[in-house]
Amino acid sequence: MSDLLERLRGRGWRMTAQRRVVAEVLDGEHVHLTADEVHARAVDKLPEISRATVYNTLGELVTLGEVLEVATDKRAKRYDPNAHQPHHHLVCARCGAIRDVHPTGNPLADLPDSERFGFTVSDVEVTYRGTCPNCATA
Amino acid sequence: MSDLLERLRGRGWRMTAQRRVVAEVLDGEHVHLTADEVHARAVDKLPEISRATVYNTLGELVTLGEVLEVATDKRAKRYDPNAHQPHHHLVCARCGAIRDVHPTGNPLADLPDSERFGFTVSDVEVTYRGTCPNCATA
DNA sequence: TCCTACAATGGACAATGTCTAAGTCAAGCA
DNA sequence: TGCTTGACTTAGACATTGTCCATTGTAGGA
Repeated sequence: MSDLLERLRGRGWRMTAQRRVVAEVLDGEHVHLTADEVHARAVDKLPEISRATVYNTLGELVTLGEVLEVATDKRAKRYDPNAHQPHHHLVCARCGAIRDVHPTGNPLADLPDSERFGFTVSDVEVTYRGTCPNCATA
Repeated sequence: MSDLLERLRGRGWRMTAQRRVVAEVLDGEHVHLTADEVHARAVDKLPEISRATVYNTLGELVTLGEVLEVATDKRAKRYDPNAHQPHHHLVCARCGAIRDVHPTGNPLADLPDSERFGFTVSDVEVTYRGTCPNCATA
């Protein structure tokens, strides 16, 4: 499962236990974790890892484009390891659960020039909101 | 300009100086302010207004559907007074500027049932990211 | 005008994220 | 293998954003 680690090494990353652990946590389960959750899981594997390191490492992974930052309206940013396949998100307004989804269509094409105000538009992010099955029955 | 105030009164809002000021701030400039910016502007008009009151009032306005919360990836939530006309956002990745935009198409229709995972989907939020003209030249 | 429930206050607290100075160690090299 | 060095990590202070609560104030009806 060291695709990610290989790529990072290839980019000149110095490989440390801490970085390996953070990468493993993200790579392990394809969930959308908050920085704090990543830290908690990292501590399980490497008790002395510090919060700052987790934040630093996540920031670097985002910069390198290996991981996406997702801003739902919850307090904390979440990190999405699935950065290489374009996709969007479906968020439960009740419990905050997130799923990756793949809508048809191309929203970028739906923004006419007249609505671009001179911006160079490079990216779209679509967030569907609703209620997940669990919360619907509760 | 007191459309908003009228509507609120109609809903049984108790009209206080503080609430009026917050409503005025939002109604005044159609920008996307952070809670803190709202507070700063409110203090200009009513120096003794407290932070908690601004947060409470914003929260109520959101609940009433008079104002939208916008979560870009910036640190703080922003508040969008333009809640009655559906629209989406174009955000400058550099400086954080936000513009309202009106794409064609209906992204809700672009999410097939097979991608809904049993969720009841009620809302879509599309965020375009790019570089604004100002930041492009800088 | 007086009452009362609702609203505002301010300050403590919580959650998330950032910074810094000092110590540590991965990796290249002899 | 054993240095050397600069990148990495650490702990904890600090910053920012948001929430809570007990107390005080007040809008609006009787």
